[in-house]
Amino acid sequence: MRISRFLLATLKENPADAEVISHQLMLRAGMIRRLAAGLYTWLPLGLRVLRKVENIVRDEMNKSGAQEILMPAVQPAELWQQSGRWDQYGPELLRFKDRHDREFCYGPTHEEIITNLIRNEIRSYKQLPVNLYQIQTKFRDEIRPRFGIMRGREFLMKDSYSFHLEQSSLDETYELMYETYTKIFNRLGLKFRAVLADNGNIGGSRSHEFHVLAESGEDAIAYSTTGDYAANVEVAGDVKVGDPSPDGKSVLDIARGIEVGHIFQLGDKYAKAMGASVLDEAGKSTTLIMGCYGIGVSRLVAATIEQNHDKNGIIWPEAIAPFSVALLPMNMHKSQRLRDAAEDLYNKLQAAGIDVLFDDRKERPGVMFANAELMGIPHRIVIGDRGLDKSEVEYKGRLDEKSQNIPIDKIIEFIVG
RNA sequence: CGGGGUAUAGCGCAGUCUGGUAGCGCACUUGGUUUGGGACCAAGGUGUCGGGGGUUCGAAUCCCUCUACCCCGACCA
Repeated sequence: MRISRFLLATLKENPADAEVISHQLMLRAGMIRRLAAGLYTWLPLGLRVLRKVENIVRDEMNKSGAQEILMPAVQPAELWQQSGRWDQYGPELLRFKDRHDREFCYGPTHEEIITNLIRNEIRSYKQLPVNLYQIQTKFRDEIRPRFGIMRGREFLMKDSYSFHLEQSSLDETYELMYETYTKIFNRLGLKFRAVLADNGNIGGSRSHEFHVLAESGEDAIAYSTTGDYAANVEVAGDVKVGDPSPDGKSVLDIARGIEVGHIFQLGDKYAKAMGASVLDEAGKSTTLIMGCYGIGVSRLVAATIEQNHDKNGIIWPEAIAPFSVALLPMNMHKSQRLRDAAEDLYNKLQAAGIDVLFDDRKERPGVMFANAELMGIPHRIVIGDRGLDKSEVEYKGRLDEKSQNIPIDKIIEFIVG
């Protein structure tokens, strides 16, 4: 991509209403723009990151054997009345009527819809277990949206739902999802922790939350300093630093976290209320049991920035960087030789399948450096007349202290390798 | 929903107390000089001063009212 044709929307100054660093940097780097409270437009730079996160989530879900579907965002009230949540959910549920005066809501979650699907489609125990997921925009009319995309009202979520005949099968899928989530957050390069969690108003029995560790996190998590125990303080109760750990190992410490994933065992709550059952081996009708598993895809983008930034801007992990390489020519307008060499390298980088952002503007070097760093591009290639005399370009990783000179015909393998 | 605050150019702000018809920085446009860390000079465009109502000869400024947004608390991926 040439910057001259890219909707670059960087800001020098911090917008006044951005409180946390990820919100500030997402605005300054030109990733998002606010439309109304908790509602954001994803600009090209931001959407590139969001899509990469989404694809990692999708890839690992597929590898786990889950199947992708897409359910309607708009849901009829009747299903919510069947589960009992139409009256329980409260004003967080955005409700409205269509032209025929029928009641609907914009889905904040999809237990009712998936249970309705399964009760119509699944007849036999032989079709179980099944795990279906979608990646979709949700809406929750939060009391107080804040921190930009971190707690928006509209957000992108991966939600999956598994159905089983027996608890042992649910346990297996639950463990599989636990492992899948671990793989996903590892691929994203995040420091995170899985903790015992409260079930909230989704209901059910067993649940774990996955928290990205960050000072700005809205949750407090208590964990054993040497053991495996870790729990949301909501669950751990009235604990403080230094208390003995419930697992008997060492003592508790408390850290702050951003909840980016949550896995639940729901039991038969929805299947029972909505009549989802199959015939078992003995030909007897049996109510299904269910698990559900969520990941805040858009929130992950913000959480990643909370964990990866410096005074110059964002530091994207390679896996989700909007561009892998920033190609910065120094005063290209003054040298045809340099222009030719830069264009040639740009084409070769693209041909090698590298996401490259070519700064073809007539800008001063400092502006190019500052923009590339703000946007958090992992690799920087500076190409100038000085280096061309020796057939070299200058390379610097986003986290490197110093740059190094690399022969121009070796730079691609240097970056790929 | 309770408590606190803000609203003036795309962004950041001053001007409001003490009414006189809107300004600064960044960004943007044009020309020139620059060019290895967010350049400089010159010229230029930019506003329903959040909306409505009122007071006044005159309102960004005073009064009433509505709205939006932000921060602190309870909910959540």
